[in-house]
Amino acid sequence: MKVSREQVVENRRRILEAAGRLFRARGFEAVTVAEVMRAAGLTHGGFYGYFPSKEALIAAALAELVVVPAIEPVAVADYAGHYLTPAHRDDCAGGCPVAALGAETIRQSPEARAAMTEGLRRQIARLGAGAPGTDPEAARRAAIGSWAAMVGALVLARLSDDPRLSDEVLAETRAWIGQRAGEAG
Amino acid sequence: MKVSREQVVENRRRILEAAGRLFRARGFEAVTVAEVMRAAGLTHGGFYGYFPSKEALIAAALAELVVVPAIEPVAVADYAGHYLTPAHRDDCAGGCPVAALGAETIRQSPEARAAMTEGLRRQIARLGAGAPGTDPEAARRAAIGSWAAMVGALVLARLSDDPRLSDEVLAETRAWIGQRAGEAG
DNA sequence: TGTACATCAGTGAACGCGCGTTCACTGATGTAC
DNA sequence: TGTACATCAGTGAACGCGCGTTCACTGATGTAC
Repeated sequence: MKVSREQVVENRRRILEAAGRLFRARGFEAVTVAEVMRAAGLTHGGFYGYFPSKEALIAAALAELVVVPAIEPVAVADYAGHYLTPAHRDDCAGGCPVAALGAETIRQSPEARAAMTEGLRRQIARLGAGAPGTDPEAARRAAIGSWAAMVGALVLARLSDDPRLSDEVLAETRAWIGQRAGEAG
Repeated sequence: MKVSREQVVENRRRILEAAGRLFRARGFEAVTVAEVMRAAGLTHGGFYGYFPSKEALIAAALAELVVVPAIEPVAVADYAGHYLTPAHRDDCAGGCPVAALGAETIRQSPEARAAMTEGLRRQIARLGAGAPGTDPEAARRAAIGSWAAMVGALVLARLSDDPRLSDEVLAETRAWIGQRAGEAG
């Protein structure tokens, strides 16, 4: 049955939110269109009224995940203090889309890669602006290097089947980034 | 038809090699068993004489990829100088299995995760031993932090659809790691 | 404001396809004499 | 060393299954009067 225009807007939002969580938790390929629609409270047939294909859903979900976060400047050490935590490591579904889906996105559509690239630009700008007073070139270098270290450390920490090693990777990378930030500031 | 015992050993090697390259290039799920067998010069039916399932092939291929590399100590800056290059970025199929498959392996079998964890341990030990004379604790921290930065930077560089940004991520992360290594040494 | 009806979002059965896996068969290998 | 035969690695057709996608239908929405 037809539903109200507001309901359509709300349904689209719920589909994208469900897709964003499911993709981060299980990857693009393992999640089915029917599963996303079920998680959004709908049946699979209605999907193609919202998106022309699963590929388009992936691109839209990534764009949503990458664009939503705030753009206010953050100090690298502060950001790493939140990013490199066991809580974030254990929350794939609600966590950083780059750590969860970055490697897979390389093989997705141009639109999906474009969304990720836009997110990368914003993140570098954001972290670079978090070190005011520093040489801009050095700030940008620190933003890139520490962002790479954060993404890599989260992947390595999630990978490890040894909780001690996993915690160590988080803590030591946090400390390593902190040392560098301390020198620069 | 039956083949010689030496041919069986050789075939197993070729299956694992083909799987290693295909998985790194396209991910675990997108690669089919038939494709791996074709790349190894065989037909798909013979696969189950070598491995009980695709899942087992994934674990065996990862173990092979992770165990093969040498264990000689390397200086972090030297290693990063080879790792963070456009050539490595452009060669997914022959490149680092952690950057290509790390995020996906989190959702694979315990055996696959164990292989990756073993690889992580070796890599930390290897890079930590590459800074002799340093405080061992600081050397280990630098090994973990810079390995995380390398893996993260390769993922980010591959992700970017803008070649200039991609090159910048590689060069700046290399420089950032190099600075830190310079201080320590 | 009420009423009649055209619109169209959502449903669920059905489609074609490709996947992982199985299996009866083939014929070269390698062993027993 | 030669020969007869049992073994078993490899083949390719076939299987069941679940996926992305389509479509005829339903009934609430929202518009025209």
